[in-house]
Amino acid sequence: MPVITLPDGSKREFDHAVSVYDVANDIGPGLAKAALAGKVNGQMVDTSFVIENDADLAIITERDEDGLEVIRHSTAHLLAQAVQRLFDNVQVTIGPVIDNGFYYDFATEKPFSEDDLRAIEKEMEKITKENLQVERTEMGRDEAVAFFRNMGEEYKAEIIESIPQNETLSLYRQGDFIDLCRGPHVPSTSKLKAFKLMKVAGAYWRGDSNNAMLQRIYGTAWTNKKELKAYLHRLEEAEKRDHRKIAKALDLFHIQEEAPGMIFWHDKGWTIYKTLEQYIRERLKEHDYQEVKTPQMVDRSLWEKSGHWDKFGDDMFTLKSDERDYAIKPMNCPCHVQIFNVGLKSYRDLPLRMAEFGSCHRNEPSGALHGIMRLRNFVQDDAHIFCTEDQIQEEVSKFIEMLYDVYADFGFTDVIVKLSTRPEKRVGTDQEWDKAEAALADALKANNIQFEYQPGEGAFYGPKLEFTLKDCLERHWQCGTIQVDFSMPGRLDAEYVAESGERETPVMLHRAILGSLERFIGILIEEFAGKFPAWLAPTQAVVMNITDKQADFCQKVVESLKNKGFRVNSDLRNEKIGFKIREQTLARVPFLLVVGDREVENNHVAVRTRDGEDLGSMSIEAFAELLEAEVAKRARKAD
RNA sequence: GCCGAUAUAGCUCAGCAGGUAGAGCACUCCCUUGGUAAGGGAGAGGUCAGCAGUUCAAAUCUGCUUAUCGGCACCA
Repeated sequence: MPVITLPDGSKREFDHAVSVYDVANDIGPGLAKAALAGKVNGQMVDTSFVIENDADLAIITERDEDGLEVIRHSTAHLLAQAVQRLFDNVQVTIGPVIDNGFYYDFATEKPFSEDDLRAIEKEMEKITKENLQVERTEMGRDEAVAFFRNMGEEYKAEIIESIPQNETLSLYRQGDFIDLCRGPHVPSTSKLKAFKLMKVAGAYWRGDSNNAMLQRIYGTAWTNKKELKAYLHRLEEAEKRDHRKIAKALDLFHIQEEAPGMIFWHDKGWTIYKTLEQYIRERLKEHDYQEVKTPQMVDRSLWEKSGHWDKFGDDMFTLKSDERDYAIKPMNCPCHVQIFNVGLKSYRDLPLRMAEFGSCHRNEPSGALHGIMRLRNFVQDDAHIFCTEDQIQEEVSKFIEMLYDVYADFGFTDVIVKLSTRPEKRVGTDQEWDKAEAALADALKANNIQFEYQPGEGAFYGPKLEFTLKDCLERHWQCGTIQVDFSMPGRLDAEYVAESGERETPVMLHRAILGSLERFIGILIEEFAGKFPAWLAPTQAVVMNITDKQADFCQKVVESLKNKGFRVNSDLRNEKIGFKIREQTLARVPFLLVVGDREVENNHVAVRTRDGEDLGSMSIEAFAELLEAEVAKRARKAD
């Protein structure tokens, strides 16, 4: 007879097999009503699941993270049911849970419209009111294939066919709708109380662009209306931080039709860019990198030798001139090898670290372009480290330290790290791959960094680490990277004289910290919502007069701060001080210096921050010190 | 590249059962010299993304092209 152990350690004994619902009801009818699912010995199950033997049990309600997941999954089914009720000739495919919600892919001739979405939503509401019981049944694989094929659900049948034959499949039925699903699901459609369909999009069947394109409906689901509303509000707020909107508002850069995927940097944006570049340059010096500059376009033959012509030919911008074929460089590595190859290198020269702010052009697919995050022309803070195999781990470790130190200066602490390992098609021996993958993993472990593996996702020439940051809508963007390359040095004839006197081929590490300066600035804009720290702010302070009388003094203040190396402007317009404060605050200038008769008399400025904090009246020297200290902090978060 | 949506003044947007364009902000000029998030008045500004087509008539309807946005695929 089962003894049920609850999460608080208390035990309940039953003299017969009991369902999760029964146990919940035994604890209290309120809990039974709230129960969405159960967790039996760590396994998620339906409330109807029958426990026959002693077990640990947690009743899952909407208060549990797992409960929310069940709600989202069930809402995906609800969506599919509503679609099948409203539309003919639509096949269901898959509908998984994602961050904040779910999606469901449908095969249909006619795409869904915005109006369809609202109608589907209405039907979903209706189904929840019908309070349909959600029932689980089981079926053998072949039976299930026949079942769905008979219903005209070819995609479902295809999914089931790819499942091993001996497995028993679970199906969930709610009223007129039935779907293949692992579960668990909420016991009844009435448990789904707060959801919204967000958008429609195309998506390839099984994520393969050779397959048919399906119609994907994205939705969000929460435990109650208040949570839903809060989420929608968060989304709205996040959208205000969109780097494209802020860049326009702050006059940082623009893109226009004649140069898709390329940036026209305006003075203010370029100021940020230059500050970033200068900062990285200083860090490179500290870490013993050389800085070089290589040609923007190079003869076809070099790209053929490096292998890029073959692999990425279509994605390179090429041109013909004087009967020669050139490619505008899509990357800097082959050029760096050319520099390495000038003069004879010794093992004593290794590791040799060669950096370049390399402007690259890649003819990215039109659909891939995204604001300043994904461009056709971008500048990498690129570097290549030529070293021996034995030096890989130490170099990787040093790089990781450097990268985290740089990211900390920008206030980034939430970095997603992935290690991509050997793909099927690759160069190099298994021993080399073993060693390189281990070197990357060990370097991460030595630095105490959490990471996940991406098996088979490495480049053909070697494994790589990716350091990913998130934008305002939590989209992931790879920024930093370090990649081991067994291939290119050999292809391009790089060699050095080893201790033995023999010529050997060095290993090459490709690495970038920011990734592309453009993308990194995009991330920064969204991270700070345009309120750049004084270090990066295009204008660090603006001096404004109250009446014309103080104009000369303001000019003097600006002059003196500029001489100290600060980026300072004046606002001497014939406007009220309140108006100027408002405008400069909206322009996100960190410090607003107000000058009236009182300040002129004392040789002071009245300092106010863009957040409305009054720092009081102070001498120009005192303000300069304050600003200096603020700049020195960069964007580091207080420890 | 694929699916869908969008493109009107410098910006944000309205106008769209076809009848030669409108608001707010910004801009220019005038008044105002005002102490910490919008002082008042006047004026100027658009071949409605481009190219075709339908029509007596197209910002509005249709097609194509380009770009952008949301996804998918891609990302050396």
